[in-house]
Amino acid sequence: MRASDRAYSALREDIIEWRLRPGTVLAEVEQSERLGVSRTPLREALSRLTAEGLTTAAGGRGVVVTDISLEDIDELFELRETLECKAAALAAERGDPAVFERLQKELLEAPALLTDHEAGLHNYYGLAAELDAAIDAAIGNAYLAQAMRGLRVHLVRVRRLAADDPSRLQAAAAEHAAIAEAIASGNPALAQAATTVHLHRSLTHVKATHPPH
Amino acid sequence: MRASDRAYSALREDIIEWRLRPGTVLAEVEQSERLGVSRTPLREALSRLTAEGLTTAAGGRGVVVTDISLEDIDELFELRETLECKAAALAAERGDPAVFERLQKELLEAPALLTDHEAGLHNYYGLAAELDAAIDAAIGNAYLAQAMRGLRVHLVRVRRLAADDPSRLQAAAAEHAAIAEAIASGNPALAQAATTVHLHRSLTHVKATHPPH
DNA sequence: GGCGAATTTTGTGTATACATAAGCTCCCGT
DNA sequence: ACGGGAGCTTATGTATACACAAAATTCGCC
Repeated sequence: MRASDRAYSALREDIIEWRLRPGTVLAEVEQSERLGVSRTPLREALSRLTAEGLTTAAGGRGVVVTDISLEDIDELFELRETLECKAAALAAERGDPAVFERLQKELLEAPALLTDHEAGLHNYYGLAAELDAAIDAAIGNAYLAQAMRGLRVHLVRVRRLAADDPSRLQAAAAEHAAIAEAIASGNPALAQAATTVHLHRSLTHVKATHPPH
Repeated sequence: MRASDRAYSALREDIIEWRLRPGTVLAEVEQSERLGVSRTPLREALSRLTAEGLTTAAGGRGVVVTDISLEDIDELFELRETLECKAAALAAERGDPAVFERLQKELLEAPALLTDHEAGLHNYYGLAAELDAAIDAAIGNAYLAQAMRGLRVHLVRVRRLAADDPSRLQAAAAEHAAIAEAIASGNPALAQAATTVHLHRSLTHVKATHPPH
């Protein structure tokens, strides 16, 4: 693997996992020494992060980790609703029903696995990612898919803020199953509505578990 | 201005103006010599272009200028409709009516200026850009605005393909005026509808003037 | 003692030299 | 004659050295 890729992945992980807090300045020499790569690949890594919006160039004095405030979360979900609703509707029109029927069944079984087991949680996240990937593939629109990929980076960052409380996860699994069902049935309006419901519940949950900060 | 900025701007211009055709491989040494900068800033420029989607990394063998086919245009407008409709609706909810009333008036006067004069065309493009900027500012959503900026790069590239035929420009000015009016009147649904109409007409025009390629 | 300017320091911007990997070509073997 | 492998070539990946600009600190002057 290239050195620039390693630096990029490491920094991205550090930012998403909140080990590098918003406002932290990433000096080139400092980070290149920490990650054991030279400045050149590190600069490329920082460029990519800045393009993604995880960092912002702080005129002349390094780049800083981008902040995510509560207003940002509102804006983020506003765009997310716009894109994911459209994506769900398109997937319902163009997707293969069999794929989403299978996902629906698996998602309906997920809550049972979630009750106590730690492994079930990872399993559920995997299923949610599978659903996302299936929608991406079904929409057949590279530009829309790219826009959604760009969004998900920030969303993962927000998710790490919210508590992984089991009752919410069970409800989320049911909502995901509803989305999969709507897509499988080829009903764009329903798929869009189910997505809207899911996103609003998610946003409410995040804001409820993290009010002050 | 930094050398990397100059290289970026030059390459971006060359790609948008179709002087660098899709499929052209941009070798680092070749381009760095052509633009009179070293490889290091040129690499950063290529990174930015690739992040924007104007070029794609061709595994190991330089980067190539991204192709835009007719299917791509359909996908592009699908995303564009999604984003711009939402933006127009939000602008109608949150924007300052006075700003859009002024833009509406100026846009209604544009067709008269467009008839023969060359300067009028540039004037109209300026007004359209002003409307875009006003919407961007009115929505108050940095993520949505960023997504739209990312799209506009590709759209400009498509626009250069289509002929600047006067009758279409006059119609487009009227459609823009309708959008401005809807936003000024604070009617989100109407703003969204006006945007949908405008985009569909634009797409139809582009596909009509450029069927075979 | 405080304020301002100059200097030092630190960090980014750029260039170049070196390493490495991927392609291509040519030659050898089958 | 065709296929495969080895060597060469070329272009990218990486490291480092140098230049320049900005910021902080310190020294001098008021």
